[in-house]
Amino acid sequence: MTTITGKPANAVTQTESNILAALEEHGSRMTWPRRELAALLARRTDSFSAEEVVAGLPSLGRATIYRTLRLLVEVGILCKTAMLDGSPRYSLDDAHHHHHLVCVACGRIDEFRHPAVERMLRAMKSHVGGELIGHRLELYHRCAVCRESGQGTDVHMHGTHMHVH
Amino acid sequence: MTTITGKPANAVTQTESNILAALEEHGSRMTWPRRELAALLARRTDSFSAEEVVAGLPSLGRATIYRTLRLLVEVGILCKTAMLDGSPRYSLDDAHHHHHLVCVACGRIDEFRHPAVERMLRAMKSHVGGELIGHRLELYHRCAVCRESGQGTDVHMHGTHMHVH
DNA sequence: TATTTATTGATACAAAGTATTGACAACATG
DNA sequence: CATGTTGTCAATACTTTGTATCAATAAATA
Repeated sequence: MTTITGKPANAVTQTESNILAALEEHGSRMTWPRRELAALLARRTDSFSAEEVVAGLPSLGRATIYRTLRLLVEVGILCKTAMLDGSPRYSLDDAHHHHHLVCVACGRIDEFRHPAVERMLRAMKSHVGGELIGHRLELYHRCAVCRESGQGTDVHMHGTHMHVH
Repeated sequence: MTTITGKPANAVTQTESNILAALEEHGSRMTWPRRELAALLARRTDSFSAEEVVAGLPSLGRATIYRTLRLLVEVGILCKTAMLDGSPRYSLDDAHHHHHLVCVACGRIDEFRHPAVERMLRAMKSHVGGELIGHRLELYHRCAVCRESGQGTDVHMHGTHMHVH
């Protein structure tokens, strides 16, 4: 978990055994496809699409990969986040309450927590009257790397489900 | 525009001529399909899916409806919001900066503004360093009607792109 | 080891669009 | 008013991101 400070935040990583432990704890069986997927995820630090995983593990069936990704979201190993155009991306989850900072140019996803967000959520909860069930908060920006290399200057905000500052 | 006060917020409505005027202003041609769509939208106060519109206007082509919905999002007449499972819904937009309060049971979408949200966004903007491009904020709840009628008690939060309170 | 039950892979299907294309309609110009 | 240009249309095929079904197989367990 990182806090936004102006410096680039760090992406979340996980070890293969952590991932498998989470599945075990959930009561899932330990199978070869799940080991394969855990090994692949442990090697990643960035965000990815489901189809990238499908392409990266050609010996596994499509359905298995989608099922297992969903399972890993359920047990808190993965986050599923929407890009600007609504297309989903997966990234490793640090299992604490957090929100996402998404680079619109390279797709990098960092997690963050910030008191201002928690204050806002508490305020909204009391205003809605205690019946608030959940929320979704994503901040979109161009990360330091993309800013320097000038990438993503052409990304437009209209015609998306987005609100522009 | 409404503010959350514990009382139900009001859904946004639009007149047919307002919708057509927005298209005109954008430089789009005035065609029969667009008039049809504008007339249908002016009759709605709730949220809807693209396929509902397709079913409601069988004389128009699918592609035309999708194109026109996208166009109406671009010109600020419609909002496209994601439900809990990520499926998109459209609702009329009041053209001011706002966020969405989504009922997970009936799909009702209300717009709101609140100082606590704006304060949070200002704080995050300065923390990210002025390079924040946009954001997405949606609050999910069960609306007063669904609470009374007991609908939506079975909605689960895990396995979605959601964060739970 | 035997049995039970979760899991897999193959395949078909579904939702929510996008891309392409030929026809046509709206507008501008001569 | 005739004509040309270009936006828009409907139909269709295709894409992406999955889910449903189901027979075969592999894990856990008794």
